[in-house]
Amino acid sequence: MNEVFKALADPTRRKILDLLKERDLTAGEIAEHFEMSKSSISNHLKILKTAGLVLDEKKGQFILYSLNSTILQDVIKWLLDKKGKGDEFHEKR
Amino acid sequence: MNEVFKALADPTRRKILDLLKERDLTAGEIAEHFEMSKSSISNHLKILKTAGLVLDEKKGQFILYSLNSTILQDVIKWLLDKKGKGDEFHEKR
DNA sequence: TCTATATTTAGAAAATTAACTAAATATTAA
DNA sequence: TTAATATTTAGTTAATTTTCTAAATATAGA
Repeated sequence: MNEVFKALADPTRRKILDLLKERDLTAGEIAEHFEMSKSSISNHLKILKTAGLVLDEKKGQFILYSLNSTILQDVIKWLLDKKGKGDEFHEKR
Repeated sequence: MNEVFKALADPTRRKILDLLKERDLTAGEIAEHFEMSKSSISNHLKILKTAGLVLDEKKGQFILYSLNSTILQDVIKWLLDKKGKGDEFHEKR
């Protein structure tokens, strides 16, 4: 869980999650959204991947990244637990 | 929002939130739970306070800290937004 | 095979963060 | 007012993180 919170602590990485929310993207497409070297973005992607927040899939010469909402849900659970009685939100299905 | 995620990225600070979930505590009581100098804990409390995650109230010679669940809810909202269509969870009241 | 493209890895520099000790501030009680 | 307790602030050091450039790896197409 520590790796997940560390991963979420950087604004570039949170923006990457924002982008992946809309649709799956290759590493290069993600890098196009930032004024930063591709290797820096690659490093951020590695951190997100290690934390389990994104998944990668090789597509020919590209690598396609996607969100892993399972882990996001774990973070939500942690936060809901802190919030107190834990009954202000509940799962729909 | 960046300050909030940064604040959550440290395990000591997350444990402080855990403690405050149970009941309000003075700075000294919080420090007793850690093998770390009081000034280090004081610094962590300042970071949590700046992020809005905790509130402090002067009680005589003590300072009582409490959780601010409003901010936790903001984080939950951010995460729910990332999760996708945003309909897997909803607010109860 | 050769070349171009996509991405990651390695290594180093710069910036940020977390910890400590010592000193400062504020409150209570003698 | 003096002494004791609670907490924070200041200044420093060590560790971690972010970024860069250059080099390495892998794939696709001529």
